[in-house]
Amino acid sequence: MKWLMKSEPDVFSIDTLKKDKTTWWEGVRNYQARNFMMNDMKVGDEVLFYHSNAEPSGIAGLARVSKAAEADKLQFDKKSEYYDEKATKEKPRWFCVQVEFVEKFPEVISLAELHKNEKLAEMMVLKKGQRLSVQPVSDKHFEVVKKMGK
DNA sequence: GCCAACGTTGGC
DNA sequence: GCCAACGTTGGC
Repeated sequence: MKWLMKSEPDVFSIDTLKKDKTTWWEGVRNYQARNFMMNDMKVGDEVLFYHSNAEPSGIAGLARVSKAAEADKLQFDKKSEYYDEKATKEKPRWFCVQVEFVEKFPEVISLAELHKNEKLAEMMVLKKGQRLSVQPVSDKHFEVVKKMGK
């Protein structure tokens, strides 16, 4: 499958991923997003890297799933804002995949640009009120976005 | 900074 | 199990 993953570039941007090569997608505390990572994301799946709360917000590049889901370490870290007192090592509550850098687009494809493309009218991230930070993307939408990023 | 959308919590 | 209150996301 193909995916879109949101990150605030002030916190973690495509440039950070490029520099670090890979990252564990820690800190997701939404069950739907967790379930996608835990159940559906496979090594090799391609990912649109989305910048949220940004100037401009939009799709910044491509990544790929490099390791299947494991327990999110931050849920055990009392000093982390993502600490979860109800999680135990035996029964972790939160899982995340590892993603690797693939490509940074020459320019971020802004939300405005995406909205202009009729082929993307049904794309999840463009729907009003859609806040899910990990979401599936159809093959068709993925290819359209990839072409726009060239 | 505003606020709509929507997820989570907790009292009942 | 319902649902009001509250918190968060994220575009603008």
